[in-house]
Amino acid sequence: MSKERRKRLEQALRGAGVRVTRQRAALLGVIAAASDHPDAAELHARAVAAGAGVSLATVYRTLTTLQAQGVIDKLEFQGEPARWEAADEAHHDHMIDLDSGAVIEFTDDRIERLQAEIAAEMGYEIVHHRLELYVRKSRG
Amino acid sequence: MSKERRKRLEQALRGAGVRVTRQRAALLGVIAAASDHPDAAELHARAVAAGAGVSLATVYRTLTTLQAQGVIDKLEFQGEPARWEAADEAHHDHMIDLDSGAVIEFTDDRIERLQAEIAAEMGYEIVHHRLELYVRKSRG
DNA sequence: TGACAGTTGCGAATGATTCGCATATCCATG
DNA sequence: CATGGATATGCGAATCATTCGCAACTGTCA
Repeated sequence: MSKERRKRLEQALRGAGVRVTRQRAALLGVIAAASDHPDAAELHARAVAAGAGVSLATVYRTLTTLQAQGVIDKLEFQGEPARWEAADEAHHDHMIDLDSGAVIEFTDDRIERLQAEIAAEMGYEIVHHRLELYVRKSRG
Repeated sequence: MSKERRKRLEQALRGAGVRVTRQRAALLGVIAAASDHPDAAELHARAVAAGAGVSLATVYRTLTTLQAQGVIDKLEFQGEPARWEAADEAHHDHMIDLDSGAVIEFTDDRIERLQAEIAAEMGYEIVHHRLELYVRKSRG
């Protein structure tokens, strides 16, 4: 994330009445830098490791706030603590490798279309959805 | 569920080394009778209302056991307590009406096929998956 | 029928997340 | 660039769903 982009983002938050505090800036940085999908405790650890004094409670509150602003997404996989990721321009779904725990992102327009179609057939419109594939490497 | 079917099911459980206790039989009954998707507390309440003495802890343990036997399925929707349903012959996905909280079941072979296809393309095979559509009635 | 591994009930423990409240801090405004 | 006052923060206590420890039972199968 460029400094330019960061500035614009922070300005947008301010515009929405959300203060950009030291703690929030630190978390934005940690999340932007993450290429994986960390949970609250992990984000807290990284922020602290980066020298930011932040409490776990504030991490939780900030995550909720940033999610409400559409800046990050919350991932709730089967029974484990919630994980977070920077909100991407494009929506994507997740594939979870059961052996390694790795989370792989993917998109498929055909599936997106089908979902909308199915909902429409039953008189509904989709507000949001969740598609998770729990997978294992194919025997080669 | 016929008495015949019930007997076969209980026999199968015994065969797997799972005792069919008073409490478990009661829960099987409650789950079979449910047309909705109750959580553990609700199942406990119904079992108690039906005259079965069961503790909540046992309800939890039994649900886990029955799930391991493939008799019931666990549903974990966004942030609410887990819900349960009798394992159906056929797999199905869920649509959650955000206004009423109603859970609607549906299946679509095209989606199932696409999922398998996508996973295969990336060198994986699906162990299980989860597709939830959070919806709202279309403006009519 | 008897033995005993599998179950139950209870209450205490857990783990993730949230809350209350007193204190500290952003930042639009002057 | 100082300041007010709404917003945030930190701390520990509180919640909520779920799990556990352990002593007392009870299906099952021989």
